[in-house]
Amino acid sequence: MRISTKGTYGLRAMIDLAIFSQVRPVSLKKIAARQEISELYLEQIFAKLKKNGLVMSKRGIQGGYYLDQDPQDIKVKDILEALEGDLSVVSCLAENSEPCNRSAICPTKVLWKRINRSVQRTLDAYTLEDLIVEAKYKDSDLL
Amino acid sequence: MRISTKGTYGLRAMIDLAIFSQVRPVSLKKIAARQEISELYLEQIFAKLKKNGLVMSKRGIQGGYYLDQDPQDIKVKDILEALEGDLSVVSCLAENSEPCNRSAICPTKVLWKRINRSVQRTLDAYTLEDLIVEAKYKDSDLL
DNA sequence: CCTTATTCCTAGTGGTTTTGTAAGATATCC
DNA sequence: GGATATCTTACAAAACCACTAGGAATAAGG
Repeated sequence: MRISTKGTYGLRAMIDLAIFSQVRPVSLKKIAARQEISELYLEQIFAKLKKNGLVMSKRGIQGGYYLDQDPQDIKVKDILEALEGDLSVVSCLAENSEPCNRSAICPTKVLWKRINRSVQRTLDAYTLEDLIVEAKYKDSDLL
Repeated sequence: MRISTKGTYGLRAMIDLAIFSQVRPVSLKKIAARQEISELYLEQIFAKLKKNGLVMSKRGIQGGYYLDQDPQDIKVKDILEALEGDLSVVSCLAENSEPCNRSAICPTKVLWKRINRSVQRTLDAYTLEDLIVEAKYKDSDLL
């Protein structure tokens, strides 16, 4: 029932990126240092983020990653789904799953659906902008 | 972000047990057949359920498992926590985890806490009795 | 007592996922 | 052309998942 480090690292990295990439692209080396995450691992995470259209990149010297959208237009849900895949708590309710043969009589389905809905609602309600506000509030260096 | 089959099987098995163990203990063989779950795997699941005081057992011939409490007194949350361990979506908010060193400045903690709360609320709201009602409603054999 | 049906207990196991490393190719700026 | 980036693919150790295996202990019925 855990979100993996791909999701948690990726979310923190996106907040970092949103804060620091306003002037120029930010290199993974910088994010890795600030967030204490393996740079090589971040490469894989950002490959997924890019494939899902959540970040843009510029190669070469002075290159790095940056956001193309306003943070308030990026939902936390989009980031986590890009990194974790489907977020259903049970696989039989995932997007691309053939329904199990007990679906019609399954007494637990209603419960799993309700948990899914409440998670989705929370995830939908939060945007990257909300987390930036939280970050600036918590990090005394930025006050 | 998935609940494993230990949790999903175990919950279904508990519903089965609640319905069928009112007269005499129910053997795992019976539950395994009705629920289409490996009997040997169910043994491990019921070992955990018993260790957490959710079921009682009787050995030997005519033995099996049974409930000691009313289904309305057994929360789904208790069953799932017995089988899955801590249900926090991130490990740093789990019961027995030393807090991570970034806790004080972590901008994502507030989000994870909110997801945890909404999951817990749903899990707290459902009792085994609720799922029995659902099972009887869905299974035409019992109507 | 003996057989049989059951729980109980400990290990093992093959497959998948997680959490990274490693090495090199490609692009960009100066 | 050199330095600094992203990009791509492959590999690997460790953990986790979903079981299976083998046997010990217990209880009921004959």
